[in-house]
Amino acid sequence: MSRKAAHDRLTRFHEYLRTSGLKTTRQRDAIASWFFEVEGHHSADDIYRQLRQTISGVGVATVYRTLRLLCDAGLVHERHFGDGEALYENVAPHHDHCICTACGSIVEFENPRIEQLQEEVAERYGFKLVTHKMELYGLCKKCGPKAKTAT
Amino acid sequence: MSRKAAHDRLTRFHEYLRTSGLKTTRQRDAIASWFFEVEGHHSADDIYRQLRQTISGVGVATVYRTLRLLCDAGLVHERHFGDGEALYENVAPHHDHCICTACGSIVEFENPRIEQLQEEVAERYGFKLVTHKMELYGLCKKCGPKAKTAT
DNA sequence: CTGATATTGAGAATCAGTCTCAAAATCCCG
DNA sequence: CGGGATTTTGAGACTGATTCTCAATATCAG
Repeated sequence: MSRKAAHDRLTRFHEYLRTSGLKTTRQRDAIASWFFEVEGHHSADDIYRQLRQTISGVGVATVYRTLRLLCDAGLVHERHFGDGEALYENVAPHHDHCICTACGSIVEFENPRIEQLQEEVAERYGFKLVTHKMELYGLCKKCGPKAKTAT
Repeated sequence: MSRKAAHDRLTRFHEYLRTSGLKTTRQRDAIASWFFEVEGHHSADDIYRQLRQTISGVGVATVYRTLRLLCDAGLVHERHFGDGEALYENVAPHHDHCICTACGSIVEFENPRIEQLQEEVAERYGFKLVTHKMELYGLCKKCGPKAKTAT
């Protein structure tokens, strides 16, 4: 993400905090700023470990609390792939994920035709569709060939 | 599921155990039988609490271990909706889920056209698609109308 | 600047799930 | 039908991720 976009997000975060009667703090800024600068998916622990070096003694609790705020502010998304820890990503135009079960690499994609069909399915069951999650699991370009050696 | 089908599954489970050099036990039978009789999605804890009354003192560990075996035997599927505990369901022809975010009700569906498009997407990124997960979140027929009163 | 209020970090607590291990059950073999 | 080697069991300890608690600290409106 560009510096400009990151800065805009930080401003939006500040606005969110202010309008919610919350305070801007050194820690919240550090976490938000760091997050807005990086790409991809990161766990709370990634952030915790990174920032422990930058700011002296950020607590895990604060990382989780801030991540929650960022989600509430609509700037970050929490994702649960598989059954492990949650991963967070900067909110971007809607997209789904293709996940390599061998190396864990993640490719984002979006497909309007699928979304259209999802709407139709939901309607068929009388559901008012709010959001969806679609994950394709398989072997990526690199891991597919290698997999031949297994079992 | 019909008694007949449940019985067939139990037989298949026994076969799986035997061919894997594992033993048939009172607990495994109870868990498997119970599971084959019910419909829908159940957590390990549901099963644990149910069976603690039936068999004297089943341990959680055994429930999890048996559930794992049932998955390995290809008779049960483990699902992770949202971020909570895992839910298990009897294996049935492939399908995806529509989940009501208000009441938690789950509707199963399947849509070959979407699956086809998923294949295309995976191919586009050089992924060898193995499996996928698609969940539509929204408000079901019952909860949609009620939701007007909120916020 | 100051006080009311929000926030922090450390560590305890929680929750789902796994591991350990001694006691108990299973079942292959004669 | 017995062993007896092998597997399984349950209780409880343990794990990893996340949340809670609370006294000390930081923020910011006035």
